[in-house]
Amino acid sequence: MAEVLSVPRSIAEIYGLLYISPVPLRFADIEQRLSLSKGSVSEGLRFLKDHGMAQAERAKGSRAETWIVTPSLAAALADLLRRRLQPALEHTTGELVSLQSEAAAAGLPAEVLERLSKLNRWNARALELLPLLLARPSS
Amino acid sequence: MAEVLSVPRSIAEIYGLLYISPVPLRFADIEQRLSLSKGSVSEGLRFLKDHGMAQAERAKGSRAETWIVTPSLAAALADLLRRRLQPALEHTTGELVSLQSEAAAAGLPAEVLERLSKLNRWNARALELLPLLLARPSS
DNA sequence: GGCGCTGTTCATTTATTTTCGAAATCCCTT
DNA sequence: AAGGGATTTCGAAAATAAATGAACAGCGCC
Repeated sequence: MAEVLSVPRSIAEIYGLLYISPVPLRFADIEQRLSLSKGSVSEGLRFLKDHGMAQAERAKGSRAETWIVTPSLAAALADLLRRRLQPALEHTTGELVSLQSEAAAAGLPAEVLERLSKLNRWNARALELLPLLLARPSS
Repeated sequence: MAEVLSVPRSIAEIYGLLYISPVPLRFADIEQRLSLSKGSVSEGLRFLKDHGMAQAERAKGSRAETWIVTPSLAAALADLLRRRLQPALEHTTGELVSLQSEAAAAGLPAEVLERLSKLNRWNARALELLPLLLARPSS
């Protein structure tokens, strides 16, 4: 799954380790068991937290945090996908509109214009569909 | 879209050029208009052909081929996704089964075993769903 | 307030991926 | 079947992405 979504290996490993572990893990545990640098662990955990795939608890009596994975993997993956797709689609919408008028002004062949407007419809449709597609929660 | 699916830029450019073009393009046209090397064009076209995103016609009277995009982008993207996801899922299935028995034999905590079997169910379900999800054709 | 333990940032190093280009191959035409 | 363009192959170079590690910052406790 990580591979399909192009998530770096180290982040996938951290997720896997947390997933497998029966108890919450501390920062140092992760660093040690995966032989990763502090930097990688820190960035990896930040990524997982930002995408709702892991969460930290602060143990009382110590500054150290402990980490567990978030219950719903499905929700987390949906979030990841949405964050990647949505900005791209939104950006494209603007580009396409201006491209279309430029193309029309430049007197490009009708076929080109038609294809641009087809692309535009696709884009609008995808943008509408995305929330519906990814909103459906599941365990 | 290319970005989300991690398709190299040059391949995306070739696809875009073919998509926009009102007429079929020759190998040399693509090379020239995108300032790509022969090698890149060759590999890019092979990729697009292999994934059903472009097709070549051989003009009579000359060895030169001309290229156009395949009508259905949706089908092509579905194919691309399926090819990436399916092998991964299938590979994982085997891994998970043996991991499960090893874990049981090693007397790992029940929680670990439970998570492994949960993963296994997910995996099987995804493998079932994939064809359905991607089979629905659309223009 | 200062000390020590935790975690973060970021410039550098390392690894991976992508592109190039020249040589080899293919196959149509003559 | 020889000639010659059209395409493919593949090792090397360039570009990009990821991991490291050392310097820095935050916080709780003495």
